[in-house]
Amino acid sequence: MTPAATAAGTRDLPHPARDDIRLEGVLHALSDPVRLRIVRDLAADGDELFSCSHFDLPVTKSTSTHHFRVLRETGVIRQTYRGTAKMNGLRKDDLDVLFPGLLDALLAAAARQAARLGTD
Amino acid sequence: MTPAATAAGTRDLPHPARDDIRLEGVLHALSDPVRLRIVRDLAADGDELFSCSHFDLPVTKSTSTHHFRVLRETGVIRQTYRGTAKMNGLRKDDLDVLFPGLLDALLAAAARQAARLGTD
DNA sequence: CGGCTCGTACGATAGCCCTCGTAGTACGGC
DNA sequence: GCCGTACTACGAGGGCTATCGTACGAGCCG
Repeated sequence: MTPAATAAGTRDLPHPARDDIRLEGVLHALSDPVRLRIVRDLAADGDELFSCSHFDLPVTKSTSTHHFRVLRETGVIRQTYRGTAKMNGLRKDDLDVLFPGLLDALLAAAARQAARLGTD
Repeated sequence: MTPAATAAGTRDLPHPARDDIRLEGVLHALSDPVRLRIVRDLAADGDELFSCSHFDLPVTKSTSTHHFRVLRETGVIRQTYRGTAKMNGLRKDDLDVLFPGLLDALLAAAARQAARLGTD
């Protein structure tokens, strides 16, 4: 018996409830370039889900895990297991209810800056 | 002669040029509750300028200075001396050019959360 | 079963950041 | 000239965080 992973196949990950999402936390999560990049990539493909390894990040796997966890714990993304892969999706529905228009404005701002700096 | 403060009366403060303002920096600046509160208060009164001591912040004056400096160095506010007081104003014009709609969305999100949590 | 890939956990390191206290500078008024 | 007010500079403490390496657990595939 494994110590922690209770049942088999479906390990659940802790997500904050929608009402527990805080603006400060979201802004802090998005103030890191790596995490902002992840969110932009997620938003670019609509409601698609992507595994962690799908992203080409300039950090090691350990650090990736850390960033994905920060995004999940602040309520920006939702993570679910699918086999050995972990699928990531934006919590756009919840964020739009809490802060209407904010996510779109942030993504637009990020896109604009990327275009301006040629760092796309 | 004082070592640093060149001329008399008008000490200039270093502000980033508009094109040097970074979205990550702005988000980081606004991810602190004290600084978010400052920005909200500044935005509430339109184009008014306020001295640092005008704000009733839950921190000491040293920490206030620190927060105002962070806001200035990230390009969120503009600071100018007026006598012994330092007047603070939002750089709404520059931010609106760089990131149209972002500031309003952020302020709306902050107001919405404050109303929801009763922390106004 | 044996290995392979995906992701995690843990520890360590280094850097940043929020907070404060104290000491000091700049300006205005008496 | 002198004092009070407004803000700053400096240094220190404590905590968080970004990064990595290594070692490990979970599921798939041959």
